[in-house]
Amino acid sequence: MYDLKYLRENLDHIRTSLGRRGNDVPWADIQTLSEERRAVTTQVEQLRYELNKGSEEIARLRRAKAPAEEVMMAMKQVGDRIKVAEGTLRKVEDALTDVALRIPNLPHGSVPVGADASDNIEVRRWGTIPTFSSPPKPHWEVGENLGILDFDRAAKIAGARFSVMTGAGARLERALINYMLDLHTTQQHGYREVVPPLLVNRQTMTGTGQLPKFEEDLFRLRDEEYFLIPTAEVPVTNLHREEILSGDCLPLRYTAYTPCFRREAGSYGKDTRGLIRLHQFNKVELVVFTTPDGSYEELERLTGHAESVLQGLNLPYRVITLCTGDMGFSAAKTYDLEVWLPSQQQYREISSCSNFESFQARRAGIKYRPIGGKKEAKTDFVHTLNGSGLAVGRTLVAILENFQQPDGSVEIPSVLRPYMGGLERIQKE
RNA sequence: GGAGAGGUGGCCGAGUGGCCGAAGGCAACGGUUUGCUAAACCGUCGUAGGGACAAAAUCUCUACCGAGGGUUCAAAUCCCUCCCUCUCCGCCA
Repeated sequence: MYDLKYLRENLDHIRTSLGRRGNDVPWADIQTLSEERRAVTTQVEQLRYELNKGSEEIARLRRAKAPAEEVMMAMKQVGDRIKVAEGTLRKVEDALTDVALRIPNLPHGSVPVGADASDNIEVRRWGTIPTFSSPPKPHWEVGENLGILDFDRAAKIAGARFSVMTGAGARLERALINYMLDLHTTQQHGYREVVPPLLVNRQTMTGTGQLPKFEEDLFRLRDEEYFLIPTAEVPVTNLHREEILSGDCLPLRYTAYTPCFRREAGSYGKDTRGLIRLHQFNKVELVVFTTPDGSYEELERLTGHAESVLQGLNLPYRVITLCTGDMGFSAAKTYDLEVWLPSQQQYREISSCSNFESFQARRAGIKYRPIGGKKEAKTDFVHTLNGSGLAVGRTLVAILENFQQPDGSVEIPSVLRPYMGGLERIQKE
C-alpha cells in the first residue's frame, strides 16, 4: 500500500505509472477522500489543542482554588465537536485505506510493458531437453502405472484437485523437500529454516497483499477468523510485521517448507488432471528482507538459488521476466522459472521470484534502522522478496516426465538418492 | 474447559484522575578521564502525522502506555468488550 500522504501528493504519477494495472482503481474517489482527510485531520488537531489548553487551565484554576465551571462548560462543547470531527475522520480514513489497499504495486523500470503472458521476455535457458523414442507419457500416467500416485482415491476422500502419493512417490516428495531445505540452509545460500503457522489471521493476509482484494482465492475457516496460507510467503514475511529491524542484521534470509492451500477459483478446466494445479500442494519458499539499495541484486541472487535446485536435479528450464500485465498484484518485478514438461512439449511455471520493494513492508509495517554512515538513523521500510525454491509437486511432475524410461520406470536424480535410501530407480512394485 | 495473575519505551521497572511521552535502572551512542581494558563522571537516547523555515539544524502542535469502545473539562490510571502472556487444575499429540 502507498503511504496516504505520498498517495495524495503523487496521485497522477502513480496513476500514469500503473497504466492498465490501475484500471479498476477509483482515482477520483481517492483524490476527494485524500483532500478531505487532510482537512479533517487539521480540524481535529486544532480542536484537541484547544481542549488540552482548556484542561490545563482548569487544573491551574483548581489548584488556585478558583472557580473553573465556565471553562469546563466550554471544554465540554469542544469535546463534543471533537467527537463529531473524529467520527468523520474515521469514516474518511477507513474509506481511503480500503481503496488504497487495492492499488497494485508500481512495476520496476526494467519490467517489460505488456498485456498478458505472451509479452513476457525469456531471459535464459538451461539444460538439455530430453528426447524419447516413443511419445513421453504425462506424469499422471507414469505415476499411476507405477502405483505411486492415486487420484481416484484422492477424489474420494477429498475431491477434485487433491492428490494421494504412496510408497516411492511419497518418499520422493519428502526427499525433494529435504533436498531443497538442505541446499538453501547451506552457508552458500544462507537461509534460516522456519516452520510457521499454516493458519493466519486477516491482518497477516493483508500485510503480504492477499487481502482485501483476493479473498475468493483463499480458504477460510467458517467459525474463526483464520485463513489457510496460500504460500509460506505469507507467514514468513509477516514474521517481522510491526518491527523495526536493526540494519546490521540485513539481509535476513528465511526458507520454509509448508503445504499451500488455494481455492483456484476461476481456473475451472485448466490443468484438471495430475499434480499441476491442486487445492493443496507442498512448497519450499525463500523469503528475504533487505535494504532498498540492495534489493535488485538480491532478486538475482534469490532467483539463482531457485535455479540451483533445478540444476542439481538436472531438469531443463528457462527463466522469464513477467511483463507488466502478467505480474502479481504486490510485485514490482518477477522472474518465473519454467521447467520443461515433455508430455506437454512446453515450459511450465515451477517457481516465481519477486521483489516487492517496500509494498509489503508498508502494509506490514516492517522497517529497519540504518547503521554506520551518518548518525541520523532515520528508519525506513525494508524491501521484501520471495521465491519458490521450489514448488515440490511440480518438481515431482518434472522428474516423472523427464526421467521416465521406456519400461515405465523413472530414474531418480543422483542428488536425491541419499534421501531415497539409495534407490536409483522407481519401478512398479 | 475451570480458577487466578498480568500486558508501560530496545530491555527491566515505577506510576491509581490533571506540569506524565511517562521516575529510576540496564543496554546503546557521543564525550571527559585513562598506559590499555575496566570503572567513574557528563551528555544523548521512542514511533508516527501536521505546521513554521527556501532547506537543514531547530522550534512547535497532535497521536501513541496490548487493541477497540465508554465515563470525565481532563485517562497509562476508572468502566466495558476483545486479543495476548503467565501460574494452577482438567484434557490432550
